[in-house]
Amino acid sequence: MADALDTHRDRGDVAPAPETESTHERILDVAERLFARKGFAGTAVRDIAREAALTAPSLYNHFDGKQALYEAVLARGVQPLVDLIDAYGSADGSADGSADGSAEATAEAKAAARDPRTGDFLDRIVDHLAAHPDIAKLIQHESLMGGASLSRIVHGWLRPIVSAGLGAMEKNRESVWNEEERPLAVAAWIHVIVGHFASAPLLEELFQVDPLSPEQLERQKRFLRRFAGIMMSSD
Amino acid sequence: MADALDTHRDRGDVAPAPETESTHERILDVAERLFARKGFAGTAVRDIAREAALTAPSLYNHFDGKQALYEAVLARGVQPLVDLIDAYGSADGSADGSADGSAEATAEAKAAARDPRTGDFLDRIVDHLAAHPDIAKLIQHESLMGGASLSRIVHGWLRPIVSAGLGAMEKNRESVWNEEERPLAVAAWIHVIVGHFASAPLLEELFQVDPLSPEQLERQKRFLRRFAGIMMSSD
Amino acid sequence: MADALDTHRDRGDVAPAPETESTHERILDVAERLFARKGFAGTAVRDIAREAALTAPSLYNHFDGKQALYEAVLARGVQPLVDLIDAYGSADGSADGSADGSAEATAEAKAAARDPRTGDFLDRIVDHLAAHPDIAKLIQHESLMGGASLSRIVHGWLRPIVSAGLGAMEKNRESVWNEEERPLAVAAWIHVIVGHFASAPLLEELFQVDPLSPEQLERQKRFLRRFAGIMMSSD
Amino acid sequence: MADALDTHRDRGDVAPAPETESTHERILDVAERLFARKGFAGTAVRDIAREAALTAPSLYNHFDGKQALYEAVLARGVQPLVDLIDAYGSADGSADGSADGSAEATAEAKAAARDPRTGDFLDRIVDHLAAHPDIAKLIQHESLMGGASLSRIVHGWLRPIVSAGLGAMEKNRESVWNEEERPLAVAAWIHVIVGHFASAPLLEELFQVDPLSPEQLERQKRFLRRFAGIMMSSD
DNA sequence: GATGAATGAGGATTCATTCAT
DNA sequence: AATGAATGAATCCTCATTCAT
Repeated sequence: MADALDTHRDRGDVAPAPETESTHERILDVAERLFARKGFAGTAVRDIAREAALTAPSLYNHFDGKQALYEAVLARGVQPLVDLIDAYGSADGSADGSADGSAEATAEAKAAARDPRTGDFLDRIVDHLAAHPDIAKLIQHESLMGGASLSRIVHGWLRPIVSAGLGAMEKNRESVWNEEERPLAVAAWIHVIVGHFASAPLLEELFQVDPLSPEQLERQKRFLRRFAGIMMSSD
Repeated sequence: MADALDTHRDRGDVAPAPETESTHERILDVAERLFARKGFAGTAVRDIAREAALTAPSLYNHFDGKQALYEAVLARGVQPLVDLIDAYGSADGSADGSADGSAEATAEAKAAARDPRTGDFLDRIVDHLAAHPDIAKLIQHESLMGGASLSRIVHGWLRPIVSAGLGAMEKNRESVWNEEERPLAVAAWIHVIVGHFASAPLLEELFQVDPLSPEQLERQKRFLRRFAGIMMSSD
Repeated sequence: MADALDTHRDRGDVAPAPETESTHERILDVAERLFARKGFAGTAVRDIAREAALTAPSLYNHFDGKQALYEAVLARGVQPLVDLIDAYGSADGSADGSADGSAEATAEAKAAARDPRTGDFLDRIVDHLAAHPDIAKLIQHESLMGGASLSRIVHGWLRPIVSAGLGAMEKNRESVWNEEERPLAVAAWIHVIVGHFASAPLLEELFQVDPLSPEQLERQKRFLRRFAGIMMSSD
Repeated sequence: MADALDTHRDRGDVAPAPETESTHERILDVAERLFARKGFAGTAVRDIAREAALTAPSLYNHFDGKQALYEAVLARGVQPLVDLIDAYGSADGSADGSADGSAEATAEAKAAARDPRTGDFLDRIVDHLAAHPDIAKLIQHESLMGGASLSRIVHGWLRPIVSAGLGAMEKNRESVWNEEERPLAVAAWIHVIVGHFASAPLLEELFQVDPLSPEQLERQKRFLRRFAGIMMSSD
């Protein structure tokens, strides 16, 4: 996934400094927004360029094409999530691509489940998605279509989280969920977390409230904490 | 929504009879699959035509264009869900478009919540989505982008269900969810139901199991019944 | 090579009937002319389309792209030459792709060399190139760049002729050319035949006479007959 | 032609000294190779720049554009040939652009024909083309397309040679070629000399031998000497 | 109902070139 | 002398749609 990041060169990354934002970063911002809204096929390179205040050919000085730009957007959005995983799972290889069966929790995952930091961990993920709601949409787009990028997302980010979640459930002998239900419970959990951001237009239409407004985000965070409790608690 | 339905003619709808399937229906089937996979913009009319064994111009003998075809696909997929609502909510106007506030449950909804048929009701919705997993994807696409079709889906189908769900929660004074959490709980519920089908590629990559296989669908139905219980029960 | 021919469908081929010329054929004619003049890279699809009296997209209803069109042009131009070979080499396999060494003449080639029809044979080749001077240019373009098409030209058309030529020389024990010179003599012969048509602009500039005018073509045919005599005769 | 030469600066020309090769010369070398292979239109300035280890804009510090670079390449390649002419035809104006009819040999040309140095003269031309096989290809490209550069090549270099050749034939009353054949014989001669280098890819495909290898070049030189003898000798 | 041919609009991308640094 | 960024023009090609047959 790291390779997908540096489509052209390193990004400063440390101090975004919005007003001095580099063209490179500006393109990524615009592309993230448009790809999230209209999907890959529905987004015209020229539109990205226009909103980034340059012409389409100029964009090719920064990215090697539409696909490369898309992947750079995805990488930039997902990388922090991967980093979160790495930060918590330091010194263990739980994030590797080894095909651990769905119901099998690795030792590291079990450890993570017992880890009191798990709460913070989830909070940060939600915070990141809240701060970058468009990447939830990007993930949804990928989830709908399947593809190489989805594979990277799953292996780099979701699988470790899932392992942790499954581990936490398995350790808890009085969990509400039996063995066959646990993966579905984890999946449900993912749907709820991602769905709030990805399906924002639907929720807005449904409840006539902007789900991404600060108040609603606060509510959702409170809700998710309780929801997590219910999902993982014993009966 | 009715107008979106009869793009050209009545649908047989009752007995698909695959071998005698009309060209009209065949086009809808192919279009549903492709629109679900690649979205509206990512699907070429010519591809739909080819997979339906005709040429693109011929397709225009059956539908008035790409947009009309898309809406016909959406209508055909969503209509049975609307019908389900109508069947349960007969003789009352709970399915109309009146903007009842999100936290306000109509009297009818309360009644529906108490209705022991509610369990069957949910089962049938899940059954329909299971039988037509592509329409879950279509709904997700709409949810991501917003738009007129989404509006119709929300008002014609989701809102009545949501009203019923909210009503059920409200009636239950010991519900786990307080007033501000209830809409979010309902939303979570939607995410879980739709997500299982819409994000099938992600789940398959994650758990290495086809979420749409008969066994997995059965599991999911069992899971959803328990999940519904938890979500709506008292603490 | 045959596969390169039917880029889309069979060509009537028998009666060109210039005034009733099909669009397909008209495109090929224009493309042949432009590709010959400016090469593949220097020719714009839009220019071909314009001169064929349609728009560029329409051209794609007849050919699968610029490359396919180019190959169709080449195939149409070279095929008659291959057919000539086949007609003379009927019932023998001298035209196959077997890698006979440069100095080795097959039995068939020797026979062909003795064949009094060889003179006619050459005449017809010259006649064809005279009638379609552009394909000589196309062959030159290919000769300059190398590539898959060149390979087909060489194996389908040139090699059999070369084998025949080498055979004729080898049979003639008093040939002016010794064994090491023979391939070069054959090559020279090719250069002279093709060059007259391919380098027409140069010759015109040089001699202030149009090499493709009827009189000049007649002269060239007389010259080539004498040239062939000299090249293949004994000292 | 002189104007085309000094596109920017003098050329060292005498001792290429590959390791100390100037950027200017390095660009010319790369451009010569690429233009020869893919023609003017098929060669991208950026590709030339890349292979010369700089960026496209930097190239503009050395040449005034693609066209100017092309002409500089052509000039550098053809100039030595012109110089050869000048050296042999010193003090006469046979190289001027006056349109002497094709069959008319100037007095100077006659003189040149009798000149015993003519053999050396041809040898040097072949040597130059052998040393710079790419310029034969460039000449071929020009011959195919016609154009201003071709005109310069013809008038500056070919015409004098041709005049000499025609003169030699005319003087020789027993020449194999009658008056109408002589220009064609000269043309044939040009095709043979240039063709060996320009059509190298074709010859390689045909004979499975690299025509530019030292041994093959030696053979070709021996062959050309005999060929010249035959072409210009009496019967 | 079906289709081949045609097309305007638009899509991604390449290219030669300029310019500030 | 070199380059990163920018761009207008042009490239090949796709797409949804129309229409005569």
